[in-house]
Amino acid sequence: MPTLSERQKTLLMLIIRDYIDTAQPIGSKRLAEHYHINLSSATIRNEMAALTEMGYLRQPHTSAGRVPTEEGYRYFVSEMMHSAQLPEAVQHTISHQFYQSRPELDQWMTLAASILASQSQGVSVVAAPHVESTKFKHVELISTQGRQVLMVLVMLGGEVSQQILTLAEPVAQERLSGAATRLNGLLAGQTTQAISSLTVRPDPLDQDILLLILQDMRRLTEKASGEIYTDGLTNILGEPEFSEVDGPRRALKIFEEPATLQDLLAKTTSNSNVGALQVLIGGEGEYDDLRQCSLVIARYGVPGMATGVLGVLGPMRMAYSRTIPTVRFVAGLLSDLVSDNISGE
Amino acid sequence: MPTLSERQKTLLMLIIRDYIDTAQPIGSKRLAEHYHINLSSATIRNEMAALTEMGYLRQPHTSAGRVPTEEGYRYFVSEMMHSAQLPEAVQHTISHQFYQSRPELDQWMTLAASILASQSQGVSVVAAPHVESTKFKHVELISTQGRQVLMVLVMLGGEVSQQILTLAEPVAQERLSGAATRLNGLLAGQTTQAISSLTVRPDPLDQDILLLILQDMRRLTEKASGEIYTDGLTNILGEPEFSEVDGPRRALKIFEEPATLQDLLAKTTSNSNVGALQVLIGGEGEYDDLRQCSLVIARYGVPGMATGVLGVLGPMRMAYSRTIPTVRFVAGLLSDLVSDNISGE
DNA sequence: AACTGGCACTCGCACAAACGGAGTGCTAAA
DNA sequence: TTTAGCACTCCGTTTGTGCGAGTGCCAGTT
Repeated sequence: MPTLSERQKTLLMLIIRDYIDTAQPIGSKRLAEHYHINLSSATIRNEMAALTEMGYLRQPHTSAGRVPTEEGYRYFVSEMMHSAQLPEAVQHTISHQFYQSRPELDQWMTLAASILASQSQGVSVVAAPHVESTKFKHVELISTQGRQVLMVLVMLGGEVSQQILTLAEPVAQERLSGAATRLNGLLAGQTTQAISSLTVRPDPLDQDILLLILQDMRRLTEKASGEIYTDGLTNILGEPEFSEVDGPRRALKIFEEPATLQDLLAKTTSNSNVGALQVLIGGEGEYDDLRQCSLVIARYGVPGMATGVLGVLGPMRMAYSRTIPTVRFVAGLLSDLVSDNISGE
Repeated sequence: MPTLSERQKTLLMLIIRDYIDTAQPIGSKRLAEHYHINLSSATIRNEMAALTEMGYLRQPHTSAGRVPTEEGYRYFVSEMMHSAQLPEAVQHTISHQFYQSRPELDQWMTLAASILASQSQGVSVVAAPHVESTKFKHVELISTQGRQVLMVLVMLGGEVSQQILTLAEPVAQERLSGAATRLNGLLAGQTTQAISSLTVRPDPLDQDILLLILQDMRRLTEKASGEIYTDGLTNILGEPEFSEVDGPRRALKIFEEPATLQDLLAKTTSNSNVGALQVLIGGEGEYDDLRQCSLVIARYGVPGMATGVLGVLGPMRMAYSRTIPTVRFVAGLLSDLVSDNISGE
């Protein structure tokens, strides 16, 4: 791609900013009048023609104003990426909300989703941190009825997994407690790998439970990502580009298929570092249902330990200058929270 | 309201059924031709005029066909309420899915929401059963880091509540375990009321924990309803009456405000019995955002023990003949599941 | 008395034609 | 290199027209 002159760059940025605001094709005259550039509309027209030639702009019809192409948005985003900053006041408000909430994961996730959605006016997605390596801390077995047993498994990081087991035959609570106590002693602090090579003797029940524990621990680490929290679904319904019926349906249906969504989140950020921020514009050719959308997405957490993904989906014409710093800031905040929680032990 | 002749009734039912199918105003001619009633269009016109006079039908414009009014829908629903039946095959499929799923509450809720949405082509809402009276079964205290302690509380019905406590000072795991053991012995099978009058001696910690347990148990029973599961949000976007931008937004935004939704569910079914089924048409004047919608809703569970609410939201022109029996059937199914789960002890 | 056929009338909707405006590209002059 | 001017394009809106579906009513039939 050819390089832009300073003037072209200014113009391009201006056009895109204006288009993001107004959702209307931008014409040369309007540009010359509205912003006090010392250029006539004719000159601007020439530059616009050049920018169109280079693929950054596009004309919906022969005689309409210009509209950014995906390429244009990419340029815009890469230019403003570093400069965009969230106002201090907003940062404080957000931090405050987090430190005031109850210190529980689902509270944080819900809050993060809510903040992202309201700040960006888009649809937010927050995937709970996915544990990459986990260590056993504690197991509890509680007989509920007949052959059913409630198993509560606590990991060192503080994750809790509960599951109802159905045993082959009823087992008394005392025997369950015994097994739990023995296993707790034996497994404390062990990784999945270490546990998988163990064999337990005294009671055959112990070995059964051990396998179930392993299975649960594997389930925790194998899932592509944690539970998904979402907010602001109705935000995009108001956007003018989604005034036709089908646009929003296609975009929103992604949120109804958790599998697809997790796949998307996993794929797009699997090779990116925590702290880095990705902007997917127009589905990047890969996701047809997102062709009209953009996705600002970041990985958060502690690499190698527990990381999650969060982001905002909106129309391609989204308020990047607001969304990008917000996503970055919230990701940082969640990283700190996750890190605090893990480092506790 | 005046009573309808047999012929008027037949006609009204036919018109509404047809309108539900086609979403088009129904004219006398079309009616006379399509269905083989032995009546001329003129006669039908007279009857239609009468039905319009009585408030069951409405003309969008002077010279368009007739469209049902809310009153019309109410009549329609009350007439077909008892007769509507879900095909046996569908019943079996649904039961099968439930008994094949993992026996856990959130699985059931998700499944119920999914089934309701797909069967009715509307938006489903399932509120997890709200425990009306609960008995203590087991508590577990696990120190996580510093002053933070994970408390896992298990109720007799099998509900589990976990919470992170922050104590005034760090407490060793042994002391926590001691407290847990003592409390388990003391509180087993007790109701909230019974527990609230107890005092515990040996370790002051015990009393602190006791209060936290109480608080948690109260929280469980005081919430208006359980967590809310939803599915099929995108279903109503396709409906022709929501082709304008604002309709679906207003309806869907209800789902973004859990508080409002819980309120709605609680209010509308608080005085209704389990097994009974309510149909709210056009928001019943109360809910402005639902003016274009209908809500088929039922309470399920075991009265006095644990009940929840589930329902389907759709356009006023919804497929009642499909939705009503489905809601009724799924409510019955969930009632059985809840009942099995509770009666276990 | 109830039903039907016929008729005049009313609108909404779809389609076409006309218009205005915003914007463009190009050229020639500063 | 920039600018002013001009001819042209094409969209969106408005206006006009005809069609069709539907209605209400009345007079005639069963």
